[in-house]
Amino acid sequence: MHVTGDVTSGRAASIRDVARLAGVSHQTVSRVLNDHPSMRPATRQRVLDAMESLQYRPNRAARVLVTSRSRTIGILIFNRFHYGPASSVLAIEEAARIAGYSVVTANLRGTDPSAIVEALDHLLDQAAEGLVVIAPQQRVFDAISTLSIRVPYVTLQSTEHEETHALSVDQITGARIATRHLLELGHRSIYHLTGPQDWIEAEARMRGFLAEMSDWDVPTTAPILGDWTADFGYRAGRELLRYRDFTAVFSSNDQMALGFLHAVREAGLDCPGDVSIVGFDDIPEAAHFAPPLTTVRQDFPELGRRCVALLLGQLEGGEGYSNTIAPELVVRASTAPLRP
Amino acid sequence: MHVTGDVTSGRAASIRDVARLAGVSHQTVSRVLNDHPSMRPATRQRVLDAMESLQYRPNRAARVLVTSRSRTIGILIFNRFHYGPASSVLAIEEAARIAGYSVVTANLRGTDPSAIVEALDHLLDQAAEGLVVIAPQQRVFDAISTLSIRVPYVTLQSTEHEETHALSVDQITGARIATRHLLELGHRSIYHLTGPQDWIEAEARMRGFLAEMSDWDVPTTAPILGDWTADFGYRAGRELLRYRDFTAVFSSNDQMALGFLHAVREAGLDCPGDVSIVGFDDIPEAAHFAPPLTTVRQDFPELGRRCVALLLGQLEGGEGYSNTIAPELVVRASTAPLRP
DNA sequence: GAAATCAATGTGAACGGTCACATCGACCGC
DNA sequence: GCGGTCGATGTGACCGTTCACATTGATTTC
Repeated sequence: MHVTGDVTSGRAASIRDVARLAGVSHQTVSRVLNDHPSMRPATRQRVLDAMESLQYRPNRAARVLVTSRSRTIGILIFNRFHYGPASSVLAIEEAARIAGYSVVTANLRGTDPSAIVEALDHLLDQAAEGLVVIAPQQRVFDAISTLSIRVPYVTLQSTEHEETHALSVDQITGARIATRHLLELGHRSIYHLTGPQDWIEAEARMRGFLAEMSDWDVPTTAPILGDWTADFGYRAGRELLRYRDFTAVFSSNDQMALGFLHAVREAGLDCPGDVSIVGFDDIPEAAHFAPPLTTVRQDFPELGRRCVALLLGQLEGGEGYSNTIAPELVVRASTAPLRP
Repeated sequence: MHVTGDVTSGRAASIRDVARLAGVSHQTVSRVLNDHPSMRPATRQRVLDAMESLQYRPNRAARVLVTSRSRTIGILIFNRFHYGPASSVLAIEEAARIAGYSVVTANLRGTDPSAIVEALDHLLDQAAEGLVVIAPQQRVFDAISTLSIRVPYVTLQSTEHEETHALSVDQITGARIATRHLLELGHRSIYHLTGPQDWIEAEARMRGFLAEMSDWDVPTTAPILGDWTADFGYRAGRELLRYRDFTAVFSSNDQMALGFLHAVREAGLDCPGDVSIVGFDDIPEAAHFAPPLTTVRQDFPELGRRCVALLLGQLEGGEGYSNTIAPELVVRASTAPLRP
């Protein structure tokens, strides 16, 4: 085996090693690291050269220990497979890095209190200074407030209670837009596939649906409780299509809409001829469904960025704007006027 | 505004605060933290009580500083939107946490050297003890080996050179299975949609395709260079279907297959009647495409778990098995025997 | 019954940074 | 020409752990 580099071994070079080599005090090296204004350029250069030749890397642990600032933000996330959360996480990491923060994520195994405590513990162990919570169940927030967390946190879903922490795409408006689209096409018998029961977003989309229907004085049937998966959409479709007592469906995400489309084809029916379908999210694949899906687009990356801005606002005393982001209807081929 | 909890403020409780309250030395507290064997149960309990009442949390930075072990593994990832990488990351985090390690991820902005250095810097700043590289471009590995990284790393894609680090689903076999399936159905004019040029997986799948075709003495046309997106699959389909000089397509991922299916429908053709299609990955939605997609399943979670096992093997001197995982063909409705 | 062993605990020095303060010329104004 | 200010640098303490070693009694061993 062959090892490259110097084998001076032991620990890595420290600030004092650099100081010795550069012929200055350790404090001077520290000043270089922190861009202290009053430094003679020649000295700084000597220090930089010494760092270079020792392959010096500042020790984060030491710095964190003395400053008690970790410059780390924690993400508590429930299901990173969903398109929305995944996009947001990416944007958050990007924005955090630009602001000089690191990100550590903790996946929730479930939504029971012990899982929440475990995930939170993990983040707190990392000395996260702030939290972004992308765990869209109400009970997660209940658990968090119970634990009387010491760090500021921001959530990506607007909850009922803690308005200051919240930041989100306006789910209710999105659902209303989608529903209105179907109503304007003449549909009056509309089913709604929701997400899992206690998901905040699922709840908000359902409320938007019901509100819009009510505004148009159209009677509604009970929403179908789903689980976000294409499999569920398919099964629900098979079930519902046995009766054909509806002409349109508003699915609260694109995956379930995909499954539903599958069931429609299998029943020998046509979308949008026999049934119109609207989804939610506008995942990249939605444009290529059969037929291409009419859906509601959400700007997740922007959400992630604002999220960090808001959190850093709380952390560093700056301002933070917390308004919501407007969703947008993308009309494709899965919706058509009601056949007379 | 109302704040709960004690406002003793200042810094959080340290090991010495606990020691004082429990009437022992700080070292004894440390022993409790590290499960030292010889301790009187009564003493341990007194310490634990003191911790409880002070809401003591060990300071990770201090521990890392003195032990110079961060118990953190870094993930270098290129595109976390793809289904495969996302699943693997999740499994890695889970496995790492079980082994008592934390995970920090760095997203590659691009594949140019500066982006790689930046991401690597980020991980090294966090004192990652080991790296998992899920950046499937050859040039990323070239850059990494150039940088003479001091930490062990494992990759999820089998590269040509560094066999010890590699761990992967056997892409070549997977591609051969998919191709063989089409050949056995009687197809002889088969197009192949590949992933982006320098992606290791794309390359391996292409090699598998070519090898199988060659084994059957079937002439091949040049593979179509794609970019993994459904949009590309759609555009490629529109283009290719103008000539109809083929009866089957092997797409190197499911998204492109989805787009291709879209183009098939739009051309008024039928899948699998007029053209058979096989995908790769078996994303959860593939079962609901129109028609449900025949594809190659990869066990990503298992991959992630083994990945951590392998890395920890290098880190802690244990063993680590690095064999590959066999992929599996999932036959659905997008493939049919060649029409006579 | 004295030496040796061992379980249980304590003492002080690291680890690698930053902070508060001290020092020491050079320059400035009157 | 002398006190004051300021730029550039040095000194020593400290952050919260663990580590190496020391110190107790109590128990065992012959």
